[in-house]
Formats: sequence, structure tokens, C-alpha cells
Amino acid sequence: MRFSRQRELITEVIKGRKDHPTADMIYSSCRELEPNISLGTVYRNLKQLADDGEIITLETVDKRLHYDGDTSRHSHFICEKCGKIVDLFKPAKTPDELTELGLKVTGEKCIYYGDCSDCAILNR
Amino acid sequence: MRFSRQRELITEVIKGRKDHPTADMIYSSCRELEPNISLGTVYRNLKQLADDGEIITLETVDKRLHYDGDTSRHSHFICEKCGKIVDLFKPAKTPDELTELGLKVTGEKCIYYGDCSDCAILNR
DNA sequence: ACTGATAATAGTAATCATTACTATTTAATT
DNA sequence: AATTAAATAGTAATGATTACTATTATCAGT
Repeated sequence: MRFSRQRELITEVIKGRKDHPTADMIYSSCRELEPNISLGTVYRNLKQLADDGEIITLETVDKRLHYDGDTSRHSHFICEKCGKIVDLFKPAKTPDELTELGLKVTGEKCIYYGDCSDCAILNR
Repeated sequence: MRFSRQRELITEVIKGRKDHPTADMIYSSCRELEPNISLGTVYRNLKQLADDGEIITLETVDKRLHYDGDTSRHSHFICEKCGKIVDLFKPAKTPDELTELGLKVTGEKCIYYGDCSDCAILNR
């Protein structure tokens, strides 16, 4: 992979935030420093960074992909009313503990990603 | 909510499956029994059923919403190569236990849904 | 059963996040 | 400095989902 000023900026922007921005939000931030950066460039690099494990993607209910520059193992709480995303760091919280934090849990989805046995066989 | 033959069929189709179909897959199944059912009707009713907690939505990496007729609390494993979705029922498996099942875990996302404290205040 | 009100549908058009495309620019190498 | 190919800017295309509208179907009241 070749160096590019744009990818450097995108990485810097997402790693420098504590929230979970969409591609469009990252694009806006980048344009403040690099007014001609293209939206396609942002998308392409975000995908590349996600593929490389540099950042994490969050598939949320608002149908836009959200990104997280923090790749340490943690969970998320998403408010179904306002869409706010809250980081939940280890040790993993139980739904009861979340209630104590003022977060009313109405649903829970844990998703593990990886390769299934069928695909592992194909890769031999 | 008023009765409709179409909603009845859609509910029956999704509850009768053990996989995690997309709206389009459900649409196809429905058309075998109700050739004139509309794709919009399928989408509208799936959303309604999900809002009512009758079914669960899965936001996956393939950018299409997948539905699960089984609302009992459980996790999912998604193969990053073929997109296959595997149900993981309680007791919750650890990544190590998944490995023993032949599922190589490379990532993990737990998402809790609900209302945050800010929104709870607004609703008083 | 008949009628009115209105929820739900079929079919199609519109939306919008994301991806693809292409001419041009830029980083790295000789 | 010249060469090569990766990366970009800008724009067009894609595709899942939603919106729209004329029509149909459900249900409550007579």
C-alpha cells in the first residue's frame, strides 16, 4: 500500500474521535483540513482500514455504516430512540448492570465474525 | 391493526424458517403461495413485525437486513467469507468454544439496544 | 347483508448510502 | 528526470429500502 496524504488524514480523524461517526461525518471533518478530498476517497480508505483491522465497522439500524477507531474488544449500546452509541468496555456488562448505568436494555445482539468450517476447507 | 391475508402469510413464512432470510428471500417464498403479493407489502410488514418485537432484525455486513423469526435470546456467528449466519443459543459460547465448533472467530460485536437516560428523561 | 370509513395492498417512482468508473495526479523506483 | 502503477477527484451507476397513489379489503354500525 502506497502512502497518501488523504489516507493519513482519514486515519488521523477517526483515531482522534471517541464517537462512532459515519463516512459522511468523517468526510465533513476531513474537508475542513483538505477541502478537495473526495467522498469516494473517504469510503475507499475506510473500507481498506476496516479490512486491515485498523478500524471497526458498526452495522446499525439507521442503515448507515458507523466506524470506530478503537479496535480494543468491547461492546456497544445503541439507543433505539436517538441512535446514540455508547461504548461498553470490559469487563462485559450484564443487562442488569446496564440498567444501573441508566441504559434500559430492550434487546441484545451478539455477533461473532469469522470463517465457518465449510470456508476453512475451501481454503486449504 | 387490521387483519390481512398478506401479513398472515409473511408471518407464517418467517416463523416457519430456521435461517435468516432477507426481505427479498421472504418475498420469493410468499409469491409461491400468493403470486400477486407486493415487495413493498413484504417490507412494510417486516418492519411492523420487527417494531412489535415479533421478529428480530440482523444488520449484517452484506448491507441487506436479515430477519430472524426466533425472538428467544441468542447470539449469531457470521462467516466473513460466505456470509452464512449460525445461531448460537444459550449458554453463551466463548470464542474458544466456537473454535471447537469449527468456527474461527476473528471479530466480535455485541450490541445492546434500548433507551438511554437522556431519552428516558424526555419520555416522562 | 349493506354501507361508510379507513387500513392495507399492488405497482411504481423516488431516495440515499455506497460503489464503480475514468481521466488525472502523485508516490515510489530506476 | 523519466517510468510505472497506485491513489485521487469528480461524477455516474447501483441496489436495498421507502414513499406515493389509486384501488381493494376489513371491520363496525346500521
